[in-house]
Amino acid sequence: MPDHVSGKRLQRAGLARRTGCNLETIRYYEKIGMMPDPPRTASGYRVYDEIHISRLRFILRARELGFSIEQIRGLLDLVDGGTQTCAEVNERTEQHLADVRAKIADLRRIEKVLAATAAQCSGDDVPECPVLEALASQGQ
Amino acid sequence: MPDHVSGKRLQRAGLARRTGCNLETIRYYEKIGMMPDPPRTASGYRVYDEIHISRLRFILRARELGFSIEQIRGLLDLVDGGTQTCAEVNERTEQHLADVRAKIADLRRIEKVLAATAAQCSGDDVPECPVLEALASQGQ
DNA sequence: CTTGAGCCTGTAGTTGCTACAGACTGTAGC
DNA sequence: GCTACAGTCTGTAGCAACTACAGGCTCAAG
Repeated sequence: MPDHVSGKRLQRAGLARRTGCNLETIRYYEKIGMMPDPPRTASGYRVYDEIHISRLRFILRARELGFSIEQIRGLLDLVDGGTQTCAEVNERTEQHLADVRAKIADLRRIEKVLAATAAQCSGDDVPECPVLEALASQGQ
Repeated sequence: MPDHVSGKRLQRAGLARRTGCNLETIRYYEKIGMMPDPPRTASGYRVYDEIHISRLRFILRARELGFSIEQIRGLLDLVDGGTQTCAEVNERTEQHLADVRAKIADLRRIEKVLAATAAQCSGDDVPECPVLEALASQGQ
């Protein structure tokens, strides 16, 4: 049953292909309540439509941006409640932005240490290596 | 049995305190073969010494720098084999450095999108929010 | 009517830990 | 010597966020 038949009615594989999502992940999102339980055919097959496509895209895009499942759940609550205000969303976004910046800072610190240590490395065939020594040292 | 008694012979909690490692993590590292099986007392208690302290510190420091367990296993193989050369270690470090830099780049991209979207947000009590719209859009 | 793709379910695996339950040991106070 | 309590032991289950089966059903094409 190809996608283009019967408009926008998709099965699981169709939804996966349309969104770039892994097949099993869709079922997982359903299980944890991120995706609504879709209607089923008489034989039990899931049937998806536009609503599911955009919902899943929302989730995937938010995951891409590093929001955790719980954070996305919060955003979806705002959406679903229909009571979201710009202010609420903004607060969550700013908080997440702060998290992301903290992660970047951590990685930068790591990068610096690695780069500095690697730079001391002669790259020769000698058996002593300052990288291992740096790792072995207490760093305190 | 406090740490300072009998020199450097520690039990699990002592090793944990000395290294800042979680108690259970030590057993975990033993289980997955990152830490050697320590000798035991007659009643089965683990006994650690200097070797275990420095080994664990090595592992913890490498983890702090974002090396995965498998990567650390590789570094430890080099150490244990006694055949490591600066060149080998350097190669692995450079590879890891590249991974770290890629992660930073990803996060920077995310940061940019989040910052740009948040900036469009009025922060007012209006019900439409460009952040949610940005998430809902295909982004393609 | 058979073949094969696609769907269904439940469950187990992944990574790197962390936490618990229930039993045992070791030590200090009385 | 006895009791209390801290520390240790083991195995197992839980966390996030998926991913990958196994074994069975359904559906459409040839």
